[in-house]
Formats: sequence, structure tokens, C-alpha cells
Amino acid sequence: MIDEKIRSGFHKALGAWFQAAGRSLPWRDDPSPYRVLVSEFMLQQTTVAAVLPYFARWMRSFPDVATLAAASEESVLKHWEGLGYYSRARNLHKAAKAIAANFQNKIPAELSQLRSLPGIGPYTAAAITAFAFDQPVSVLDANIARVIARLFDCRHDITTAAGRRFLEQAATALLPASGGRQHTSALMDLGATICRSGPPECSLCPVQKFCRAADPASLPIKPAKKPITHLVEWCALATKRRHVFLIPSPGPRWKGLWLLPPAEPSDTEPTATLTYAITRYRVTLHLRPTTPVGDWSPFPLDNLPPMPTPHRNALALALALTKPRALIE
DNA sequence: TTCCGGAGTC
DNA sequence: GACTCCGGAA
Repeated sequence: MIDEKIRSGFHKALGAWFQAAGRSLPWRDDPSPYRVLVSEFMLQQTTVAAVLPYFARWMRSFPDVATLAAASEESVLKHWEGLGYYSRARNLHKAAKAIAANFQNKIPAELSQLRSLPGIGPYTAAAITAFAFDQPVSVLDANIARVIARLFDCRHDITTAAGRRFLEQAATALLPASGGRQHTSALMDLGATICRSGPPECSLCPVQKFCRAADPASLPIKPAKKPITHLVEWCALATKRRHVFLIPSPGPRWKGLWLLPPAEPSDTEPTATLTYAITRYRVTLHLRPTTPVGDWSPFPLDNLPPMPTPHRNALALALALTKPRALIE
């Protein structure tokens, strides 16, 4: 796909740029397998800036595989609260248990063994192999996919099988013989900073002379987005003696978290209303005061269990709008 | 308000 | 291969 002289020139230019401009990150400065594992789970669908404080707190509470494996799911989810996609936390917890039980608390280095762990798909397995074990493997996250699509002027939709094959081949052709950690980090940082989504900063690009893109801002090609659906939800606000009544999530969404109970729509004015966006939905959430039902569980307002952000925010808003006396009665 | 991002399920 | 899941940054 590319000439070896070109590849080594690319590698040299990219490496020099990374030495000078690469980001310092906690899981990069100390890339122990466990730290890399945790960071990769947190970074799925989530930006570096959002992950940083969660990563630091996680490492203080769960410094190694054995500690995480022994922790309760409630404690694990409480540490994940606000980060979203809570199945990642449950899977990371399960993976730690499996690593404790089957791999003597050592993160396996084999791609196939990594893939056998819950929550580790093709991307995360490759990323751990590159970052924790410094292997030269192709790691196609959104940033690197964009960089590769532009470098090779990929005209396929990158979500199709043909597009993925194209990127996989091109990324593999760029791999060095060793040093997967720096190569992958450099491509990611290039994608995050210079070769960013939207119009890239080509004038600052260390590998511009290797780039075949005629119109880089138009790449990568992706399918059109689905239209947004508007929904209206009503939830119950039941408080008593500085406690609020919650229910465990009844379905796969927000599994393991506690929610405000559902309520019938009301003609009267809601106590509090907020809107939030989730995937392709825009939800208007109304709260109304309600008397607790038998199987709802009370929780102290100053010691709440893990809750999804919209419900936590709705509760906080309603409490701010409610007279203190009303909570006690 | 819009944009962005991987694994699992079916 | 379509569809689900969450929150933060720009």
C-alpha cells in the first residue's frame, strides 16, 4: 500500500512532532496495564477532559485489579456516576473479577484473552495491546480513523464493511516494527488537535506532505444522522423526613442505578421541569409531588445512591424550588 | 444547540 | 448491519 521509505519518513516526522507536542496524560505517563485498562473503559464514547477527574478518583479508591474485583457493584457505580454508559462500569467490574479469577490479577497481553473479557471489543483489546504492552497493532478510534481516512483520501463511508477494511489496511501499512505505544499516541493526538473533526489545521500538520486528501474537511464520510424524537416524561417526587423515594432501574437502560419513580401525566403545574438529550431523543422531564407507594425505597438526601444525571439534576432542581418544611412533613 | 464517541444485542 | 446507550465540550 505504501513504500517503505515513505512509511519510515512518515514515522520519523510523526514521532518528532509527538515528542515536542504530545499530550501528557495520567495513563500515558504511567501506562501500567491496569491504568490503561481503566482509562480505555472510561474513554469509550467519552472525551479525555471528562475522564480525567473520574480516573484520578477511581485510582485512589480502586488502585489495582484485586481491589476493584473485591468492591461492591454499588460502590463501583457510585464512582462512575455522571460519566454515562453505565454498562461500561459494570463490565469493567466483571472484567476485574475475571482477571482476578483466571489470570492471577494480571491483565493478559494476548489479544484473544483480552477479547474474552466483558466490555472489551476489537477496539479496546487493540488499544490495551498498544498502550500497555507497546505492541505495534492498528488501533482505530474515531481520531485515528479520521487521520487515516484523510491521509489515504478514503472515499468509502467509514462505518461500512468496505470502509473499515480500507482503514484497517491503511493503518496496518503505517505501523512501525516496534513501538506501538508512541505510534498510536501520536496518531491520536494528531487527530485530537491538528487533524480534528471539522476543518483541520493542515498548515500545522507534521505529516502534511504525506497526506492525499483533496478536501480533508469533507472526510471521513459517515452516514446521515437520524432525526431527533421529542418525548415527555413524568416522574414522582416523594419526600419524607429528608429522604427521597427511588426505584431500581427496571430495564437495561441505567441498570444498577436508582431512578425517580414514574408518574401519571398531570394537568396541574409540575413542581420542576427540565430537558435533557439522550442519544436521538430530547426529553422534557416533569416532576410532581406524590405520596410514596409500598415498594419505593427511601434514601437520605445527603447520601444518595448512584443516579443518572438527568434524574439527579431534576431532584436537585425540585429540592431547590421546594420549601424546606415540605421535605420534613 | 450541535457535535462527538465503542460494545453488545438481535 | 441497525439500534441502543449518556454526558460534556464547543
